[in-house]
Amino acid sequence: MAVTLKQIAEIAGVSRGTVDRALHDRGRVSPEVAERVRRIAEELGYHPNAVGQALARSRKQIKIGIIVQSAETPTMKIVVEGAEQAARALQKEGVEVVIRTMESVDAIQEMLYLDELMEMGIHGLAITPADDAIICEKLNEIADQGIPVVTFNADLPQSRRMCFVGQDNARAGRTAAGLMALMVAQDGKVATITGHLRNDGHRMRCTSFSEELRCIAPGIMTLPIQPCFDRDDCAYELTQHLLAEHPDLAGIYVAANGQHGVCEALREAGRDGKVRVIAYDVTPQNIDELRQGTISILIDQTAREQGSRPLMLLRDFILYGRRPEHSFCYTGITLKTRYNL
Amino acid sequence: MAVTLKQIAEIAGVSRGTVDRALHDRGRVSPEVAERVRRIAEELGYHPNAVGQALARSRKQIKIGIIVQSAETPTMKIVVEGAEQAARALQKEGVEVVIRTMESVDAIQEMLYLDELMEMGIHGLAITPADDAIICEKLNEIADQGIPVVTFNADLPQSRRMCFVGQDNARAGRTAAGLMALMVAQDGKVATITGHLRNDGHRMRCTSFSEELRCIAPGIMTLPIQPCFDRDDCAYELTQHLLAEHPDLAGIYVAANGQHGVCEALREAGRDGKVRVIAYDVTPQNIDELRQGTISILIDQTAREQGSRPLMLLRDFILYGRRPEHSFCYTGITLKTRYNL
DNA sequence: TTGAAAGCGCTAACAA
DNA sequence: TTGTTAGCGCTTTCAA
Repeated sequence: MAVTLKQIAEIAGVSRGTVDRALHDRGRVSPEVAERVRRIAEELGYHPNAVGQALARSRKQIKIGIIVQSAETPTMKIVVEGAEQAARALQKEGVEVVIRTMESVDAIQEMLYLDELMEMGIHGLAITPADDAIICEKLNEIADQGIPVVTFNADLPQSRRMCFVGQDNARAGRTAAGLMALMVAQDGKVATITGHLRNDGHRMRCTSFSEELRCIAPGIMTLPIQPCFDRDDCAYELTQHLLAEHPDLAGIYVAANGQHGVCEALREAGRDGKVRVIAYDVTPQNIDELRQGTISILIDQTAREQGSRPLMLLRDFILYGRRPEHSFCYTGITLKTRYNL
Repeated sequence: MAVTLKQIAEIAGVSRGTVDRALHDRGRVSPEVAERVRRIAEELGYHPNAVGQALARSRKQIKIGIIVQSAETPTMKIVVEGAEQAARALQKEGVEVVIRTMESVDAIQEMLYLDELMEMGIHGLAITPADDAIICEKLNEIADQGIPVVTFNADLPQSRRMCFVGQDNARAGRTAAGLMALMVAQDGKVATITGHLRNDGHRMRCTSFSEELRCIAPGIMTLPIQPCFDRDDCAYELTQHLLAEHPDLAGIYVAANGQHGVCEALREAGRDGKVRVIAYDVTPQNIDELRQGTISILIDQTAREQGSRPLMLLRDFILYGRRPEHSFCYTGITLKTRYNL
């Protein structure tokens, strides 16, 4: 049996309450007693029993708020699902989760939601922040009130958030480069289509991809990066032009959305399955493309985890006082073919 | 706040003990009362609070035994690590885990350990079973005493084990085929090196690989499957011969151990990085090969999970009465390149 | 067949 | 500064 508070209390000749206060620095304990208790706990190898802690703390009803942007996109839908799933699990632990979703990326709307949640008296906040100074300001204000803030999917690194949960885009880009190098000939041509040139995540994925590819396969010719603004119609046209100009195109790296336009153009040209396509995220439509063989490999950002993890981190902090080890909590980079979905 | 036993008891006008007995079919409750209680619980959407359950049950000290074969191999070492990690976590919940490892695959030794563990009074058993009738017999005997048995890494499907935790080798083989088809030209030559021809897992990985490859890339020429008995020296020679006979060899699928012999031969012939190599499991040495670029892609069977998951499943069953949904619990098929380790 | 009560390990309000 | 106590939700023993 593991060591308990009670045992320590008996050995130290004090009450359990005192031990609890001493070990958790809750004050109201004389330094000498605190020191003695801590020493005994150390010697006995005491670890608080998480189940007991959880049960005791379940008394106070805690509330966590979560705000999700662009919730209608396929990927963010999965993020929301992950959040809902976590919310159900947390409910059984007595933690209430309030979800607010918005269709667009709108700092004003987001501010309104932030105010609403704060008024509801949340004990923690998870958010996909708009890249805007007023949001950053607001998050700092919230953090300063002692309410932990976790950003996810998108980050605001200069804010006083507790941590960020999301993908390491640079690493994802390099991973894509490694795969592309494995799949196309050493003198092949590879095109890159991205979403927005000034989106931080998209840019990171593209530059890392290009740099790494140049480094490991200098013979491969990389065509200029082209943005499709996350639109399939635009990506479709871009791909048509690419195929016309470069009939020997060997691979396409789609760093953001637009992959379906790319696939459509490839099919029309009868080049699907020939041109290697690397795209992002396991969404229902992407799964179809994978099954058809038009997309070769998907890099997944484990969207579900991006929805659930922030809530769990907040719960751990609020309920158990556990602070995340790093301020960046990168979710895995998972590779999917049609065979290991 | 979620519905509690107490609330149901109040509404039903009975005690908490009675509600508990009624809802969990522990007997000693009149049918009418039981029925009424169940109805109320149903209406209120009652879900037992897992934290409360765990705390209450933590009173009885439970013990789980785990037996690991071939524990010295790189992969099984990771499995053992996973088990040890889980054991530490379980210890904090008051669950004791007894680990027994053996170097070889030895049914007699395994029997001895089984007897030892049974005498220690274990409440659950996890085991990598030797493929032997007496082990099967013994496991059935244990299962019939009401002690749940989980096989992992290797299975004994005809036994009355509760479930198996491990990789879906057929799927892994198909995944490898899909990747190989993406990496080598449509008229390339691919070789398969396996461990033992009569090892169930190895065979499954190979046949699925060949079948799938023939199906999706009929132009690819597959050379006959050759066993290396999991030995690097043997695999080294096989590879040398392969390279001599087929200077244009495009890919090698290594379905079991021996990959380092393969890599060595490739390096000597200056074909490393040219010939695509798919191998199994994220072990330290494999990571090196991946980094060097000699192995192209690793298929991981998430060995760590194979060590921890069985213990968690047993804990869930013993402590919470949760039975696994399926009798096969496949761990993921994870793809690793040097970039997403 | 049922109820009462103790107890799992911990927290926190209150009293001293 | 310290101790006492109630209670989180559930299981289980003992009496009735």
